[in-house]
Amino acid sequence: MSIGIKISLNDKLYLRDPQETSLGQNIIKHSILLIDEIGFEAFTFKKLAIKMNSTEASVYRYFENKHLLLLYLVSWYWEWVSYLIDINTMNIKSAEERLNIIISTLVFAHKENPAIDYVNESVLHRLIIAEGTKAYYTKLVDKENTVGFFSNYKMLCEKVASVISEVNADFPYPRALASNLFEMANSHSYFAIHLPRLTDVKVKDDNYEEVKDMLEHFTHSLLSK
Amino acid sequence: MSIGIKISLNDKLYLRDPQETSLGQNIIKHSILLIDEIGFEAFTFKKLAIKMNSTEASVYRYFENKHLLLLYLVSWYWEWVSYLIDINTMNIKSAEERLNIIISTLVFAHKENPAIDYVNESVLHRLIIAEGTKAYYTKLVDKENTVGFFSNYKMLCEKVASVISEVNADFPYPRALASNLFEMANSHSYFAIHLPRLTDVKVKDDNYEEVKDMLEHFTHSLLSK
DNA sequence: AGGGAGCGGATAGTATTACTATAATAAAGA
DNA sequence: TCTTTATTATAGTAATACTATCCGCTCCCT
Repeated sequence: MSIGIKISLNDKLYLRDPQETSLGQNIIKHSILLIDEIGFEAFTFKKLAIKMNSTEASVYRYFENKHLLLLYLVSWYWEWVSYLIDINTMNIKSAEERLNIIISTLVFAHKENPAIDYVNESVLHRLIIAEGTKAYYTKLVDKENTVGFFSNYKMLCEKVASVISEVNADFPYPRALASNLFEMANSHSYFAIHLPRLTDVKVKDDNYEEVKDMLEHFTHSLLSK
Repeated sequence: MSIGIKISLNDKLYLRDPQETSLGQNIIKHSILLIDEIGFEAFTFKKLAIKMNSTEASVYRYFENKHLLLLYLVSWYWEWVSYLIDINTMNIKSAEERLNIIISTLVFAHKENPAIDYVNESVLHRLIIAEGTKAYYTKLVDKENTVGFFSNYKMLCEKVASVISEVNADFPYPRALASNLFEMANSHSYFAIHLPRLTDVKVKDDNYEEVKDMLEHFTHSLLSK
């Protein structure tokens, strides 16, 4: 059962809104599982259709191609994180404390309570860590940016940047620090598992505590006056 | 004319060493230009062969597939940067100064003197900015890491981390800062041009000065005692 | 109750991609 | 010169990334 939150996304991301129908919800559900399982490069609409007992043509009625499906999932993810940040920081007066909560939310997103039944947020988080950047490293960025495909991410960045500026109004790079926190939360979670020599943090048994500690250290060090 | 530097790469990256033959050098040269032009997803060995007046089968004699070709280019790039850092920091005693030179080298790599005639380093730098991370965000990371495909990048990371530790031996995240400098140098150069709301720096007319300033600010702020 | 409209399923078809195989030719080395 | 090896030319296959058409099933409206 959904707890009633509504993730609103740019409606040009899809041909038919997948949140509205059970086939659409199934596409979301199984695409998350399948991309996580075999990786985005090997993922095809055909394989997805077979896995969910539907047809390729039916999937194409919802998404133009797999790149836009990925963009949809990425947008969904950041919108969800944005929602988590809102409820987790609600009524917290101290900007410092809110920033710490933001960092924890980024790193521990996969441990939050599921919000929507057809989305496995924990798997989605792992997928975003491994495939997320492919959504904007493409020859189509500029066109897609114009249409507003990255607005969720940019708005979240802005939201965090404003908290950063609240902590230290003189810090000259609030947006860059914000986007860097998102990137580092994901990349160092990935490095710790797959390329440990590129980082100093360790992740074992799904324990990302050290990633959080590092991001807090970086942030406080950068924002201390 | 080559100035005689030798870029040595893991020999499992290729089937036949492209540096040894003129066909191989042509593959490197034109693949850089073509990937930069149409993007890695649209890039195929067929298109490359047509562009360089050869055949698909000939390209396949040098590289197993386009993913390994990308890995080759990425390794080449980081090895080249590593070489640039070595000569640029040679005989500089102050670790602080060496770290600044490293940052400048990362950001301004495309402005360095060409080292090898069949590699357009300036285009390669742009390619790495836009496509570089795709080399390690793949389902094959663990296997490829075992074979040593990322050792160039990891060694460079270690080299920079040791300078960081020299500047401040108490800083607990030297490797993470090092890899983050590489990532930020590239990602914020990309953001400044394509997704400016994700950063605070501006890049115009090929002037990346502000990226450098930001990285220096971050680094000094993090390493000050 | 009848008639659309629209959804999803089934099937077919096309151009391109990602290769592998093989024979013929050109170049390079002994 | 003979032999090896590299490169080209050509062909072929399975999978990918789609597009198109038709058909049956639910609704929803009247």
